[in-house]
Amino acid sequence: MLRTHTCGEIRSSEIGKSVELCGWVAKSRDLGGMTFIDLRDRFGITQLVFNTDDDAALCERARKLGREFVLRAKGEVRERSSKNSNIPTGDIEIRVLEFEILNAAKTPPFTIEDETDGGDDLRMKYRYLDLRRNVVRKNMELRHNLAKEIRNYLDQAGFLEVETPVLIKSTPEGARDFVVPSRMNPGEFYALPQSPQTFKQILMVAGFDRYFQIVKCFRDEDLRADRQPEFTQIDCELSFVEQEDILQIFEGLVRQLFISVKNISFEDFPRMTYADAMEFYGNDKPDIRYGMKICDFTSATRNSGFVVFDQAEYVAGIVADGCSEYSRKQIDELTDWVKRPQIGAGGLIYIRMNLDGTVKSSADKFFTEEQLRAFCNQANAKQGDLILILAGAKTLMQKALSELRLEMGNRMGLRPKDTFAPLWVVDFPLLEWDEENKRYHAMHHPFTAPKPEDFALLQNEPGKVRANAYDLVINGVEVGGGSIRIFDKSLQKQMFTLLGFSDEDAQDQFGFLMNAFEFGAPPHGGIALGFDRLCSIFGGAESIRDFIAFPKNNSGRDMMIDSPSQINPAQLNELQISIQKKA
RNA sequence: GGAUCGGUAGUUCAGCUGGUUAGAAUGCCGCCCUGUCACGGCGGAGGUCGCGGGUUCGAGUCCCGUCCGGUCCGCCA
Repeated sequence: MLRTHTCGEIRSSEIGKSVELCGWVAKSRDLGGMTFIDLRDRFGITQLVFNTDDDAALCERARKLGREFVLRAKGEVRERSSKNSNIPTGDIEIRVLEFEILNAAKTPPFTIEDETDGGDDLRMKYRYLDLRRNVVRKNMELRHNLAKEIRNYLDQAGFLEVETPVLIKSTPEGARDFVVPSRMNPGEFYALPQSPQTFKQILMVAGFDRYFQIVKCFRDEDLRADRQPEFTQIDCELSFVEQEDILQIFEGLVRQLFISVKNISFEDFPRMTYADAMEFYGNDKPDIRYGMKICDFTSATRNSGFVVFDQAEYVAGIVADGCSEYSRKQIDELTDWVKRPQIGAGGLIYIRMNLDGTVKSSADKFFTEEQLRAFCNQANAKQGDLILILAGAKTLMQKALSELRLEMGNRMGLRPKDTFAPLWVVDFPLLEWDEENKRYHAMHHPFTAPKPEDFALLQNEPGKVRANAYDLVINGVEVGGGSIRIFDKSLQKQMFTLLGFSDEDAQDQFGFLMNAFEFGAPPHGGIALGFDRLCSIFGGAESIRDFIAFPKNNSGRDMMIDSPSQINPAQLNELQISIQKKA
């Protein structure tokens, strides 16, 4: 060992001892006659001190050390004459007797500090320097701790961790696949898994009973702050269970994580049907840290003579508590906000419940004061509140109100990052109508079982069939989702037909699964939790990038290694692949 | 595929309605400084204003195109 201690562990009990430390020069303070150096490693910072009175030559060498030089220093632990209560090692310092530079370093392009001056792209290009920063390193430690707790919990609950293959088979359903050419099978391709879905179901047929895996999944779709092309799921599947069992077990897991990692305990997680979530939050992943539910004014505003309302399929609003004092400028700004193409509302109508008891609305002309008060009553608005109303096509306005609700929540400080509100959303529809392709899509995936009580609707009203599918939502983030699966070959076949698969296509793509179902498939179901998102929620961040050691940027590029990149012609040739020039 | 914001010193940014030598902070280099921990003081170096074209007597600033980055919509079973 090149060291006797790490830079984070020496306390005043070690005073007088001789120690050896290794680390990076975080900072040096040269006072002329003496020089202080903050030596940093993953575990902390220890102050090294050099004094011309002790050893002028050594001190002279020390003052020439640059930031991020790698040092090995030998010295004596001393009590500081002026202590620093901000760091755990602040009571002591090392009087250095000798040191060696293990490696010199160029000046880093940004400061290695909690509040760095580096922009995102620089931080990504020099990720190894970024990872030296406390904040990022702590995120990785959080990730480690969560993974450890998850393995522990699931192990205790009888789950077996099994690895499934990464080189699998492309399927057209769902997201685009990343594809890998096969040299030994020219013209043929593997696909990287979007999830180990079919394998985990087959593990149930194999009798493994309870499976889990913390596993990379891949989707070739456009990125977001909370979406990466490769991401990690906590993938789970259980046999001989019903929906309720799965909700209980994974509620238990999340509850355990909150207790052990954040010391927060929860009562039973609330549950909400998909239909209610859409009706009251305009969204299938509501943030229930605050109320501000959507209030439907459609029937109440019919035949008012106000064209905007009368012609709208849907008129609804939210109540912003205590916002009646919003200025004209603020309202105008909100109006512009909802009219942006990303939100797509035509405009914004308001009703103020003024503190002096009067009511004022931008639709005063069309409604009596009595009517306006009736709206306020319906929405449970009180004096001092502001009602914001949108009108238009129902699905579009639900989405717009959902966005407006989140925006108001942010502006009103109702979404503090150290408050957590988990929620189960249940009873998702089995299918979703795809207007573009004029066919149904599986809302969750094609292996999801319909609710038995809705079987009768499958033939004639498939759009109304509900599934035994559920999402776990925390603070408005979809953290995970799962379902009870189909385990009967004929029902699975019927499902593929409903989704527009020919028998041949279904057999070609999923024959192995349906074949497996003929050999004694147990009833089963499962769930997958997005591990990166879970980490970001626990870490109180919106973006998952700082919880991934080496993330990709918005365009799917790794800025550090500069991938993806071209491959050389010999490689292409070996794969029998030619690149078409863009027209 | 679309919307939108940004690209000026190593870095983070300022630079107004176009106008003479493009600024600040921090970092870097040098000198001074014996208890600092955001050390302090003095001095210095450092920029083809992303790239290409255009308008103009004159462009960091206006216009068009393009590249790069951020956020969002579509997409993400």
